[in-house]
Amino acid sequence: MSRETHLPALFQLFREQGYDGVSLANIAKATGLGKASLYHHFPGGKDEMVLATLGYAGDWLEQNVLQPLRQDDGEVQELLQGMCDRLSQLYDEGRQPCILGTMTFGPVRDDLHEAVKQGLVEFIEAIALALVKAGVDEALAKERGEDALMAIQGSLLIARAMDDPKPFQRVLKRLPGQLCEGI
Amino acid sequence: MSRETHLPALFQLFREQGYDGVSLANIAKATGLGKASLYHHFPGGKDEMVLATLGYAGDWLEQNVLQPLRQDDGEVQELLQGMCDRLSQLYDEGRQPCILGTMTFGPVRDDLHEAVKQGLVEFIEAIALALVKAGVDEALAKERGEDALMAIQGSLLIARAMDDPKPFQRVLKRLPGQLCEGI
DNA sequence: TGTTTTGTACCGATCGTTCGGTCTCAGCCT
DNA sequence: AGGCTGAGACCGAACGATCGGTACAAAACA
Repeated sequence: MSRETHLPALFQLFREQGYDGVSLANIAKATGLGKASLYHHFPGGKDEMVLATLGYAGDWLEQNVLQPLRQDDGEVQELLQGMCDRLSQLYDEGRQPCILGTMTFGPVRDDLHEAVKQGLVEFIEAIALALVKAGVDEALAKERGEDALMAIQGSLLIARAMDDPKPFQRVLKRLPGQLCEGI
Repeated sequence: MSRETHLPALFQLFREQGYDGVSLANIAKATGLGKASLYHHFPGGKDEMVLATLGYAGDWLEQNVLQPLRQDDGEVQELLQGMCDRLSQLYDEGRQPCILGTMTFGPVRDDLHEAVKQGLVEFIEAIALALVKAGVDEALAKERGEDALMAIQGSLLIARAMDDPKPFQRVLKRLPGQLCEGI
């Protein structure tokens, strides 16, 4: 069992409960490993676990959401629709939180904060790039990328607080059209 | 010194660091009280402290944001602009988080969760009411109220993650017009 | 065999909480 | 006036539990 084996379990824990909310005892139970085994796979301790988890999530996002978005051979609106479909899958139609959002409210640790920030920036830039390719002005494209992430994170937060995934679904449905407004 | 005296300090702590992130030692230092004294003012312990803090924040919101929004004698757009001005003050132009957002990512405790949910619902309904009074269809008004809170919370989250309050300021600037679209 | 992986027992620190008690001060009796 | 009393605000010290982390040897695998 390599360390990658257990990253999905860590991902589920951290996205739901955040850095402070997850204890090593929780992780041990979720993975079925003892503490010593956890420290064998993650010598850096909890910090390394959460950083590896962010890396795992970032890889999934990059491969399943951002890479397809960078394709050259497609109508922008269709690319964005594909992105929304993948996001709906990632967040289980609004029933699961985003680990980047969860970690934003965690303790102030520079490396963690930087990892979250970078994940968001890459996401925003991938959207902006798609819009620029479709002829949108560069500054406006970046604004719309930010708008998209604000809408996603905001809707996930509301969905979680209200125990109702519909706000997220509504936001996701109108997102492609909203981003392409004015072509 | 009554317990209300210390609520602003608790508010600042909890909005920034959340339930798990704030320890009684932190609170003791911030208030200048000993731990035992905290239990004199809040016999229910940490739970009562955070609940009282949410009540304090809710009262501020009700008095300074929602009540003015319910005024009858004003153009809707102006009422919404006033709301945004107050919100800008509450969140220090995007440099301070919303305690409702922060608490959304805290541990799953039913009473806390319910208090956060209720705060959001009241906020949404106050906005929706203002729109209904201006002639907007009831269902659409509720959707736009939800949209407003998603935009606010999403922009605050992004602002915090990126160490940049501008996304929040941008969202707040366009919010009144956005809510009144199509009169 | 040697290496990787694991369970157990343990560490110091900190968690939220409680105990026992001090200090101050207004109200009341004499 | 002087002394007593009770309530409220406050605090130091300690509680048991849990935190993240470690030492080490048995077990599993090569």
